Amino acid sequence: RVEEPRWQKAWDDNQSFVVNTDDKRDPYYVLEMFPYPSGRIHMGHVRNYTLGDVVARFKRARGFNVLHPMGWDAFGLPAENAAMEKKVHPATWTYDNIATMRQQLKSMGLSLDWAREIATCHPEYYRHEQAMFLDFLEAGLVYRKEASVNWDPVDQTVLANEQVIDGRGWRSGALVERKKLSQWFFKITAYSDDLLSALDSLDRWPDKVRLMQKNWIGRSEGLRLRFDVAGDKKDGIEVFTTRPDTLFGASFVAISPDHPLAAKLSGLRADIKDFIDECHRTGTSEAAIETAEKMGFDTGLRVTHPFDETWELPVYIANFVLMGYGTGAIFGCPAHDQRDLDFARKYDLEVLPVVIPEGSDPAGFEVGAEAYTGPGKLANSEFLDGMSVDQAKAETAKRVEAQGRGKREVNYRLRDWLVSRQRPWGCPIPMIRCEKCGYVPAEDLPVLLPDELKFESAGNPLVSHPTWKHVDCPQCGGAAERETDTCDTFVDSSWYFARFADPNSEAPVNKDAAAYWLPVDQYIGGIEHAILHLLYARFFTRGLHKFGYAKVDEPFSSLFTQGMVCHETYKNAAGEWVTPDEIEKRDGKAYLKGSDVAVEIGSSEKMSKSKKNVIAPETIIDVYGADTVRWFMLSDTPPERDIEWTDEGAAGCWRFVQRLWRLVEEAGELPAPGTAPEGASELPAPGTAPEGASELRRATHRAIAAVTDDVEHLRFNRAVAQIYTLAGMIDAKAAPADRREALESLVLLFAPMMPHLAESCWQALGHATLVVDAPWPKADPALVRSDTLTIAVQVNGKRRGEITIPAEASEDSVKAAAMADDGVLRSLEGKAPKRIIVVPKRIVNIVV
RNA sequence: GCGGGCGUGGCGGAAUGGUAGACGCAACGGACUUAAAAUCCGUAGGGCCGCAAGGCUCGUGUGAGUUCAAGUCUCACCGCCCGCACCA
Repeated sequence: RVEEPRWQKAWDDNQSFVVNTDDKRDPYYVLEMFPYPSGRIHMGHVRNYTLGDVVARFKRARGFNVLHPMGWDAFGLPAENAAMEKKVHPATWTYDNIATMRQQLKSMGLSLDWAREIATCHPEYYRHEQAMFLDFLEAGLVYRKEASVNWDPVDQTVLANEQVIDGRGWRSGALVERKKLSQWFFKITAYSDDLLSALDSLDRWPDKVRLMQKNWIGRSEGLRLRFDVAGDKKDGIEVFTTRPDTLFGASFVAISPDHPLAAKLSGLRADIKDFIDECHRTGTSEAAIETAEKMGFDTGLRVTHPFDETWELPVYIANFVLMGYGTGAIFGCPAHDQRDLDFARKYDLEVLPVVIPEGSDPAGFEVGAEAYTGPGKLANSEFLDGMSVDQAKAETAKRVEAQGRGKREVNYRLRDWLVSRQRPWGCPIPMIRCEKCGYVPAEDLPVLLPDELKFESAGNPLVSHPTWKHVDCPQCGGAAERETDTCDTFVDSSWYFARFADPNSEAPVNKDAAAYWLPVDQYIGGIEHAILHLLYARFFTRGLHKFGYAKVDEPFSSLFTQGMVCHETYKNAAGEWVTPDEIEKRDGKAYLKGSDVAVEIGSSEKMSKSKKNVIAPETIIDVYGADTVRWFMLSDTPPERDIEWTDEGAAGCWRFVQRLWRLVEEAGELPAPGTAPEGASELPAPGTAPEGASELRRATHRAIAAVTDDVEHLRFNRAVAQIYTLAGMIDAKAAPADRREALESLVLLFAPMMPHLAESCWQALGHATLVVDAPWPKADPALVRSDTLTIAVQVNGKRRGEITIPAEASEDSVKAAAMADDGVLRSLEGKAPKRIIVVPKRIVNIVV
């Protein structure tokens, strides 16, 4: 039987995973995204940390000095909720959770250097974050600006987007309002171009993540231009457009409800104020704004067309125009933009096509329900007529610039990073507000969170705390107040990978240790972080570089994004979710345990409390052991795809663990460890003639080659299949020396995946050392090659036969063999081939 | 709404443009057993022909296209999933 705690202790005693910078081996840094200490680990963690652990153990076996640390992303909203419910300090709840989860992670047998453990809520971590905030401030990368928040008028608190449910506060049920607050921002847009262009260098990131980041940064070239207010040439509305070519198709101008002009108008007219209030009833999230029904309000204001003073366009306030992008105002060309077209149809505005697709008649071309966004020739556009879209863009821009009415501009969708959070359980922003001096950096770092946080009254406890915020101004010494906003938790996770290089450093980041370890060689985590966390970490690393802490700009040289862990869902007759524990299955149907009450089996979905389809890892580890759970996470499903947890699959993995153990236990009489296998002159014997080598030896070396390649590329499901195949080939009839080689190789190959079982097997095979210290096996190329090949022969692309040929057969001999095959002759029916295509070592296709 | 992804047997999946279904799960048949479990051996995409060996044919969400050859490339469509800046 596999004794997991025993081996975990052996690794501990051996200090197997403790690493230092003074090591002759090459460094390799494996990191999985650190967990939020929510209470217990979930299957998503198990998958993430299993994947990372395989990489770490594999690289270690291949001779690298592997850094594999663990920590806790410990600030955040759930601790505040727990504090409110359970009347405890968020810190108490958080540290309790960390203790539980640390034990759970240890039970998985992860090859972690626990000496480097960090928690972002610990003052020893966040004091450095505060110091870096001041670094960013000094570098001019921090500033204050007004921004909208979701405001709960009953609870008197700011709500996170996820706390807004159907436009109402989750706790109070009150209709949420949008409210403006002055808040702290990081100037990430200073790096827009750099963050975008450096994506090209991240060639070991998934293409989809790079594409998502590219679209998120959203570089677009366009024109900023001013529309004059009719009858008032001094006043104008600036719009940004990427389609200046369509200017003659304009039929309205629309401004955001948050536009300064909208604010001015709302002060003058009650109906406009009502409309803007209406717009503000949707949440602040982009999804909420964009999916809301398009609404517009004609302000009565008119602007004149830049190229025709007699042409007046109405000015609308429209709920789909975002203040955060461009100038917060657009001109609408309904014929060539779908959203403008929907708007024009709703408010009965003109739709004039100005770009005519090639081959269409300008007079007869009409836009119906769909806007035309393709290429074509300009029409109905005076001096632009007949031009291509690109020519017309350039010409319009030239004339607008000549008029002094605007200029060409590159715009980014990326907005500056709002880091202020009106919450007590976060890293305090180290600023002090003085009536006389304005905002002044705190000098007494760390700015500690108070030991007491009371959640009884509405609003932020840091604001209502009796003493915490009252301090003297560091500059003038007068009475002043601390900033009560804390940092977005994304700030905490934007530099933790650098802290791991030396978690006890007096500086935020030990630059020597960072130079040795950074960048992270392999970063692994959920696809849900593909944009924000990774982008913020990339930005922060540029800061670390600028302030002299790091020598790199990019934090993660290779990125892997894993899929989610899913499970079937169950619902009772009343349509309520039912947990997997409450049901049993008979003949593929589900019933409430011990009854005939049928339960509906629903689709497989991401494990979540709300759908009650969560399987607790600790119970599975109790029943089957950590190795079984790890094996399940690696088997079958490619790691980047969603995996479905099934009881049958888990039981199957457990049986395989047993089978491997039996295979070793019942191996019978084997030569002593280190004896050369038969057919090999010595151990190893690379490249020597494999004459007489057994099928088992060949299979062993093929498996070593394949698993090595698969693990190197994180194709764990394929590596698992290779291990099954090799295990299936080991039988008692093989020569004892070959069997020893096969068994030892097998154990070494699955050791990164099932480390406890591997140690037990290694010991049973007569080794006194730990498998964790054994080097990775080497495949003998001579044994991986095969001398003969069986390839298919097609006639007109259909498989009609197969031939067995020497691996190095000449093209002519392959052709001859193909033409002699019975099945081929039958289907040729005597016809002469027109062409014979021979793809060496692959296939022959005879075309008749 | 915008952005990204996925779709192959009963199920998870494999397949540098080159024998579709490796490997596993479930299933079925056999061995072992008083019996069951466990274990071991074997079978298996659908249809048709054949006693059999084997052969024919259809088949990777749908429809078109490129190619000697398409699960793989191109276009259009359908379905499902994820992200959207205050969840982490």
